[in-house]
Amino acid sequence: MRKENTFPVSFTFSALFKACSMGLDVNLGRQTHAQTILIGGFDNDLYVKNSLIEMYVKLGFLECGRKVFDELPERDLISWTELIVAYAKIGDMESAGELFDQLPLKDMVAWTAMVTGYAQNAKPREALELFERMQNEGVKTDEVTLVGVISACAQLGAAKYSNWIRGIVKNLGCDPTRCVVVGSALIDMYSKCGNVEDAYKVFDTMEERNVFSYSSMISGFAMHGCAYAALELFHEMVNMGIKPNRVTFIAVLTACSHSRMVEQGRQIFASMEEKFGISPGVDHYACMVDLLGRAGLLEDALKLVETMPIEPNGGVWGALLGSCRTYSNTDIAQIAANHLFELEPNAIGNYILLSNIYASAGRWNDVSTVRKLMREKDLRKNPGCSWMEVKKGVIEEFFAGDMTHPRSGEMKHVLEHLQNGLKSIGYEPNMNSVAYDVNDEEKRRILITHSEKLALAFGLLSINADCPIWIMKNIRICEDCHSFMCGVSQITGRVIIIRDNLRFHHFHDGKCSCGNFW
DNA sequence: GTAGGGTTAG
Repeated sequence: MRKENTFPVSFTFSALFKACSMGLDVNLGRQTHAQTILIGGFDNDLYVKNSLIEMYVKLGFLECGRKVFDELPERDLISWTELIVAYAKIGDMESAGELFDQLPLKDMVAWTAMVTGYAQNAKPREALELFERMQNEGVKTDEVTLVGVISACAQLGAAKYSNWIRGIVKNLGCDPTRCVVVGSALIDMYSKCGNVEDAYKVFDTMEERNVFSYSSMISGFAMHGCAYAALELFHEMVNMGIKPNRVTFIAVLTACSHSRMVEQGRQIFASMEEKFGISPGVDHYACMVDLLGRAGLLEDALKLVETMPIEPNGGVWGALLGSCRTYSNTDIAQIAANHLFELEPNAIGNYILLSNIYASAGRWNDVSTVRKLMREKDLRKNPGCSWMEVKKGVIEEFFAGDMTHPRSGEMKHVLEHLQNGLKSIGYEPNMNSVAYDVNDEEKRRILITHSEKLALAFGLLSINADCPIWIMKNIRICEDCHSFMCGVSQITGRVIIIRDNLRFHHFHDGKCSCGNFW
């Protein structure tokens, strides 16, 4: 294919393109591209074209790279894969998938690029599906593939998948104690699957640990409410000479936040700049606002937002609004909501939060104003949803208020029975957890059909008595469900583990691992 | 001589 030009000419242009991509100079790159057209004879020169595609992709001009690629009569696997990755990186998995499907001969790297792409774009089911297809087609896998698969399992929080992964890692002959990337991914997976003990086992046996492994483990402890362990690990890492990064600080501050450790959090926040030379970013401020707000120091939190040196974003105001919900503070909620509606006009969650805050204060007029605003913007609430992993690959889903499940008759019976039993130990439905202005009977009906209660009923019907009941859900667990779960763990002797959108609750003997603070 | 990797608040 290089008939018309001698190798050195191709080599020169290729080197020029490389220099442009390293120097981030797209103008020079374009000029050089034009020159190759002027000189001519490079139409079928894969060597030149591949480096040209690479340059455009690296400089963020994906469509230009794609055009060069499309015009090539013969394309090679490397550019093909490079484009798949580029589409995945900008979140366009549809284009990535189209390219992948057209690829005539797919190798391990191309498959891995797709699996990883799905995992990185919050499509864990697609990632796992593709990985299974990859295996069925007899494609080899290595530890890079596994890292994507492990990350997908972490997102699903599916413990049965995590057992399956353990087998695959072993079969591959990969030793997580020696591979720091696989080890770190496993730590995250076990933590997110509710098994912080196994996460620590991986961490503990690793021969080499870096900032990723430490940050993952600290964040794992934070998720499970083990704030002291998280802080201890943080100090250990510093003593070992491993420099914490921005992510590490988010993990430590989250740990403090979820355990009401205000002073420790303040000290660590101050040390970021003083000791580690990292200036706190907007996310770190969001953590601090969360820390203060969760502890009920709403005025302090507001003051911090108003005096912070960088522009607060939706996350910062959102953390404040969330705390206003916990402490029913409508005044500060209003301030936070006004900013949020400006910054994130279409984020449904903010409207729901504000509406719920008004509802718990009994301000039904304000509730309907917010609801009207939502209707005008045609924002639809995404329903509360819980799911349960019955066996590997089989997931049962439950939606709030939805009684169309084939076993919902039995489930209803179980829930009524539990409710009666709970009365005798002092449980009363918490009407404040219902954000609608309806009568008490209707409130009771709404409460008893919250998705996690439906899942619990299904679990009690179908899971062996000696096994814990695992439930995952998409939104924060409400006060009523929380005390309901505490009570059920007491009267049935069952262990119930719920992963909400943020963290884990382990219910056992009438108590929750979060100490009723979440 | 070129393609695929882990941690992030609400």
